[in-house]
Amino acid sequence: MSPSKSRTDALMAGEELSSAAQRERRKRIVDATIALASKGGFDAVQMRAVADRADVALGTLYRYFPSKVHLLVSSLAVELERAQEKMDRTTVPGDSAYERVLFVLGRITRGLQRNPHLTEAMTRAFTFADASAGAEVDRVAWLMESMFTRAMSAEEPTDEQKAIARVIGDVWLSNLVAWVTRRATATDVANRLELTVRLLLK
Amino acid sequence: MSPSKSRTDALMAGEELSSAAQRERRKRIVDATIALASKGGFDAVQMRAVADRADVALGTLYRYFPSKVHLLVSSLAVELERAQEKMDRTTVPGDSAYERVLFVLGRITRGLQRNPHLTEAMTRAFTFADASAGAEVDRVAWLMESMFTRAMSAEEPTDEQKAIARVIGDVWLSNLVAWVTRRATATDVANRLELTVRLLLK
DNA sequence: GGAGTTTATAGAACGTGTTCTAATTCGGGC
DNA sequence: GCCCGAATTAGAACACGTTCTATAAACTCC
Repeated sequence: MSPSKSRTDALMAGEELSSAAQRERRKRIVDATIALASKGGFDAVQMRAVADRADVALGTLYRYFPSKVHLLVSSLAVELERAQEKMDRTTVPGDSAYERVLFVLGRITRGLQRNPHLTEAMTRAFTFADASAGAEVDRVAWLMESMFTRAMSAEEPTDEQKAIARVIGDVWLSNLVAWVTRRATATDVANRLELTVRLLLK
Repeated sequence: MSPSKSRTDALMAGEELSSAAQRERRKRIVDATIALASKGGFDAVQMRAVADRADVALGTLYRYFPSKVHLLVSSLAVELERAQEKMDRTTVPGDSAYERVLFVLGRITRGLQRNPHLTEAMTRAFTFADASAGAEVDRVAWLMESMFTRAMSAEEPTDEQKAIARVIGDVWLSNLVAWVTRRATATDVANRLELTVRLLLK
């Protein structure tokens, strides 16, 4: 292996990018990924196309993200962070955990459904990820979980709340995938999520 | 497209295979798939390797299963059917839905965990499936759902029971994937399933 | 500001899923 | 038995993810 392995890992994590130029490159890559995914979904995110659009060489793309799955899951994390920030700037209505979670869920779901191709690309990458992308997948899973625990209560979540959040996350993702693959309509998804949250929180 | 399209679809569905030779071929293909998957997981299920081992030409393989994902999801359906049959031949212990579902869940989960590579191959194919494999995916989803509704009660399941079964299925799959990608241990999986079923059925 | 190291580039090369082609074999109706 | 369309075969060909190579540019430390 190359002696710069640990350095590369830092690049992948998106933290401590040595130079501004590198942060810049990384951003261009993620932007290109999101643009291509928005236009044509998973299949349209072709590594050569991403590299072209981000104006980096193919080899450079691979230095920043060791595979297509890493790239897409990292981009998903970026998107979820954005959504979370936006959510943080609003006050979530509802006076029970049930109502608040449902509000958050509905909002994010509708947000994703506004961009079906992007959603398709990201969810497929996420669920297809193998062990090598474990860190990135864990990060996204954590973002999802904390999104729901925050909606449940302002306090530090209990273990039970975390478990509930995880279950909701699982169901959410699975329904998103069903919608993306046209096995469920948006209405189906909304109904099933409502039912699930009711079973768990009411 | 070829004029034999509808005939091919019938082949894919695995029903009404015109000749015994064709049923035989199809079985060889599925067997080869399962053998290769058991040995080396998703990556080891290479279409040329499957064709070789099943003693059919590559083109024939594609005539029976239009993609690697179709092939693996169909094989998963075959495996689940076997598991279901086996389950039908035992009486499920437990005098509450909670206990019986947990029993079934534990048993299938342990069964799958005994063959990690096969499980990896099938779950990854299942979650990666795109719209074109919708029928196969629905079939597997239905098998999973009915596996759990049967454990819940001997009667025709209510809508609520079906919904619960679906949630359990979602959580089950997601945990299986986490286990397969080494983001969760077998114990984690067992605990989370227990907790989920408790939240839903107790 | 130069030597040495790391990073980036262009592009070839490789592996595997998928498609295509041409030739052969099979199965059912005459 | 013979003909015809469908099924099968062997293998080439193609697409895209990934890896590799050679060269150039950028950074680091003196």
